[in-house]
Amino acid sequence: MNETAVKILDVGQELIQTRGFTAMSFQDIASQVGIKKPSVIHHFPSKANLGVALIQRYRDTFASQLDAIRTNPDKNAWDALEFYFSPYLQFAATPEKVCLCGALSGEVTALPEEMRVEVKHFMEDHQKWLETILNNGRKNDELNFNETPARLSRMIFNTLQGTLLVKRSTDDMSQLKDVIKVITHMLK
Amino acid sequence: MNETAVKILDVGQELIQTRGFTAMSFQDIASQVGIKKPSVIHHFPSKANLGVALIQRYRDTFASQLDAIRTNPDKNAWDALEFYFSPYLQFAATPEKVCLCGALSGEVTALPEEMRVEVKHFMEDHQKWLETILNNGRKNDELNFNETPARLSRMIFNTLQGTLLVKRSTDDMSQLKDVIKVITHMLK
DNA sequence: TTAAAACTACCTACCGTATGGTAGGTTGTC
DNA sequence: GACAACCTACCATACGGTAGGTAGTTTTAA
Repeated sequence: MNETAVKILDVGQELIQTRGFTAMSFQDIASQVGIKKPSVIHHFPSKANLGVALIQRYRDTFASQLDAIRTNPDKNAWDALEFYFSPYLQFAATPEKVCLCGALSGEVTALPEEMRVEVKHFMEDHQKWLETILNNGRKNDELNFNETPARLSRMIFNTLQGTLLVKRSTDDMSQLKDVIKVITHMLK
Repeated sequence: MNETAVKILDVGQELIQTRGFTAMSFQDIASQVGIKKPSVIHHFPSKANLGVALIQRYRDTFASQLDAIRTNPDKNAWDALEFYFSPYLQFAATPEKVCLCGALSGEVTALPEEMRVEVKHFMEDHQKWLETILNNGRKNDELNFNETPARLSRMIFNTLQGTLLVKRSTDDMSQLKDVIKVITHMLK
């Protein structure tokens, strides 16, 4: 992958996370990268193509990081959770930015089919990963909770995504920290 | 308010909740109402104007219903919560539909300023209303929880909004029921 | 070794379509 | 005669995407 292509993905991702896929245009990307619109299309021949490339890169990044933690025998459930929460905490510093797939989920009906399946996979990956953490954590007596891991993991994931969504229009950045605190309490 | 104007609001709301504000056009509304585009604009002279009217109507509907419950001495905290959760449960029957203000929050940066303040007020209203329920419920020994009502109410609201967001791309409608069950457990 | 061929990254110019919105007219009703 | 609701026709702008060309680099083969 070429340097310009990477820059296009970076700018495109930032634009989707702040403004949304529909509201983002090839022209916007071109301006910020410093090239002309057709040059962007030269690298990614359609908006759907660009969108899919973006989500796949996002998924891959997460997947490799999460797997590294999960397979590391020195890390326990709390390490894994702390790692998992850290990107969400970072969003507290950028009021208008949300998770890429949260942003896309909000406009999923306006998305090309190829992108929808990618978004869906991202969601499922995350919920499964969290479920595994909860399951193992309880087996090892590190975590303590009553609900089934399946339900609880879905709820935690939804809560984090929802908090990103809501903090955007309330300008209340403390919610992220608070919510993670409450979740942490629920697992003790 | 004229019959056609109401129809325009109805169709517009449905379109925002399923496709989003940016992706919705005057033309879409006109087609579904059965009139021509300029006639829609005759009733609502700009998209921002239509958007504001929509949110205000949505807020008013909720506010009056919620206040009716809150001020009714025959209703306790669990009645209020059940009532509060009911619209969310209805969303389980419409896979692509989310709360109007959740939808708008997802594209808040692409929204005209007048609409942003309305969305913000909606969020604040809901969080405050929930907070009051939690507060009174605990005072009357109906509800039982450890967190502060402010924090917990924000978390519950975010969780519900997040679940709407996520169910959209996962096609897993059972999440809404599950999440509400977990929340209910947290308050016992 | 070197020149033709192929490829890459980028450009200008353009096209069809859709958008929000305007101008101005028609019809029917208080 | 004023007004409301609706219409046709239009406008400027922005969009995703295409056509076709240029300059520079890389590959290939005599």
